[in-house]
Amino acid sequence: MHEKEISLAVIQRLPRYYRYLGELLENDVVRISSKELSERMKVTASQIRQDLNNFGGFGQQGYGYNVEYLYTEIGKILGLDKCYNLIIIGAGNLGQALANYTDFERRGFYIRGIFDVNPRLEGISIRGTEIRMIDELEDFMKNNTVHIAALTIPKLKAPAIAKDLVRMGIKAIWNFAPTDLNLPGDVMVENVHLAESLMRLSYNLKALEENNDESDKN
Amino acid sequence: MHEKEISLAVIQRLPRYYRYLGELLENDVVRISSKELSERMKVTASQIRQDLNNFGGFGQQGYGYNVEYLYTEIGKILGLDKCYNLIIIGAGNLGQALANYTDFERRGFYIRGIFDVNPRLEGISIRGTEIRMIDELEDFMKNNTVHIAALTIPKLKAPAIAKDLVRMGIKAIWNFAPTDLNLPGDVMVENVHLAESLMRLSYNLKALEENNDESDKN
DNA sequence: TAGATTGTTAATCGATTAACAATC
DNA sequence: TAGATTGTTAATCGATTAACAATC
Repeated sequence: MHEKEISLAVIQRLPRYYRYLGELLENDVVRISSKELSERMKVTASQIRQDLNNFGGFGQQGYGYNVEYLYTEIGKILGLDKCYNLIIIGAGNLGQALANYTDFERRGFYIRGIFDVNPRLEGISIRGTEIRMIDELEDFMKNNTVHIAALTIPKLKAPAIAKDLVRMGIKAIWNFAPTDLNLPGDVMVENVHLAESLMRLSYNLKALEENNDESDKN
Repeated sequence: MHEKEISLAVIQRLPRYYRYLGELLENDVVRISSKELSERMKVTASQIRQDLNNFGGFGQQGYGYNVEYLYTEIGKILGLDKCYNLIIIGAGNLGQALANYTDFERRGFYIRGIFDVNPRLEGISIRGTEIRMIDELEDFMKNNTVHIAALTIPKLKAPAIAKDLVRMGIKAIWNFAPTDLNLPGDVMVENVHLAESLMRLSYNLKALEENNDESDKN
């Protein structure tokens, strides 16, 4: 019984609304209109109202939106009213950086385990969580509820580990490996492809330079 | 003298084409049709042909695309035929992880400097690049060509540093700070907002669970 | 030549923007 | 009540898909 399907574009934007509302809240702003928010966020007021109305009417005519209420509601939509147990597969630089990042906990994402194949890393503690060997993963998954697995491992190892994780029951993978994971439809994958992000930047930089060259000619 | 403007959606997809073609090349695949590529990438053949034809006709009727040629051409479009000098602002966990990541160099992105405010980090070397104090940044920028600055600093510090960097002439910022940078139009910003990425994952995980609950009822 | 597959135009679909009646 | 601003419908715009003539 699907209600009207929410488009990917809307979901992509939700966290940004959440961030802006969080900042308004920190600055003790009580209410905001779609028009004012649109000016801050550089999007159209129409888009804001359309996006929000996918999930319900959070505003009030003549008043606008109550910042705290809207912040809380978007938080609920994003699932941030719950807590999530995370494991990190791959205790290299990036895996360790994620493990050290305290901001995730503030949002309810708790790192419960870090795994690697490198025996030299065994037992090293990162913010109270010690690195385990990957062969302990299956036991760990049996004895703990794990909601999300972050994959910070080389691309060639990622597909096989992802498959294992799915077999062990994981339903959400935060994939930092520069490869696509072809997993069953009931497993959510969120990719963070840093190399691709950097390529987009170099594309834009190149486009910028070419524009400059052209206007130089004029 | 703008040619037809390339849409953002197309640019977003280009690095993924590049990645798939790179893998085909590694596997010694010589040619590929849009149809076969579309099956691997799970997009339509039509979209692939439309996307590529924004930049020119790289294929041949009856044959398809030569993998090596197309790979090279997309590389050029993305600006990967050039080398870029990068600096990292913020030598925390994430900054150090980026500095340690060797894959960027393979693509022509060279890390030339790492800066931080923390005097304890001064002089520590990461893969041959030693951490400098941020007050040396201006001199460094005068004496070196820097194409890209990666910002791995707290969100409250990011806007001011970004403004400084722009003043010093930077034209491309790879922003990992969880905030928007409002910079002049001739400065390219590519955002990597990890917290937002994680929220999208929790949204999807929640949506998945709700779907399951509903089908349980039936 | 016949078959295959592109490049490209036309049709469809979906997302964004505009407009405005409802209503606080 | 009058003014402001939402929620929502309608209009527009752009992106995706389909179709096919061109051509290797």
